[in-house]
Amino acid sequence: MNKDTMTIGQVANEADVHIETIRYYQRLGMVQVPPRPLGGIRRYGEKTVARLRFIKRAQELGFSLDEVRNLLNLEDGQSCAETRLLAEKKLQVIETRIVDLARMRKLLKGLISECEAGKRPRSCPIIATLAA
Amino acid sequence: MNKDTMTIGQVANEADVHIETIRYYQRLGMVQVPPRPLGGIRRYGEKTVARLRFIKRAQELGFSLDEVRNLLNLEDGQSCAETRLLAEKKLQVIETRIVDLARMRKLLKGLISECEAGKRPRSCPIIATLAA
DNA sequence: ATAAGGTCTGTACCGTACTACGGAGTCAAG
DNA sequence: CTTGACTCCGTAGTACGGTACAGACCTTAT
Repeated sequence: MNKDTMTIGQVANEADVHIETIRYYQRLGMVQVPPRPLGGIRRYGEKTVARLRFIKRAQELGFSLDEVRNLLNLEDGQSCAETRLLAEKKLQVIETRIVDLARMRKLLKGLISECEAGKRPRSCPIIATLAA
Repeated sequence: MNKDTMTIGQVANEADVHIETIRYYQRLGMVQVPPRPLGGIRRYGEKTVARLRFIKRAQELGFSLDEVRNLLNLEDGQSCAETRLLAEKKLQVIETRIVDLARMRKLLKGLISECEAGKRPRSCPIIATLAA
């Protein structure tokens, strides 16, 4: 019972990605290319859809395609410890990024409120600060 | 009294950017190209250094080069209101990004702690979640 | 049987922000 | 006056994550 019945277009629809993106991932070796039945059309199963969703979710978590490729390798093997390490490292990166963004936010907020406070300011405080 | 005495290399050093980056900004029209004294070498002043630092700071605040180019135009003109609008829009983007990252962080943290809790888990919860 | 629409393959292109390199010219020190 | 370092200029390449397209082939419905 081979359940591989979907065309690449149907897979794309199910996983909500462009066909070209699937082919791109295939080129990268992240999605396997099923054999082509002699002069026919390749068929795909739910596994491919699942894999694409996996990739998308991981990307949303902030993993680059390269990192996702690592995760997929780990999935195919089963090294939970390694996976956790990857996740922990990514968590660090995300936390740093949040701190940086918070700093930016503070700066921008300060500049904006200064701008609002100033009565007909000679020079824009935002520009002035950047230029300083 | 022309104070333009620095070579491009010295400017690059002062502003802590690569020479090639300066040339790149010049190609983009973000940094002006001083006239070349007949068969000589272009000289730059502090203004160029300041402009490069401006660009760097704005980038650190999350502005793209394109947006920075806008900011520079505003600086050259003096529309404080427009500048503030740009800053406010950027603030919005940054806040959204922070919320997204916080969501990611929560997810990752949950997955990692699940992983730590599980005693010899059959399947890695991180992988399982992504695959689900 | 034929027309419409999907698939296959390969290659080219997009935007962003640089980085590298080759060959010629220029400048400063010894 | 030669050597070495720096500059100029143009073009090409990098990484990332795709997107677009051409021309041939295949499938399905009518």
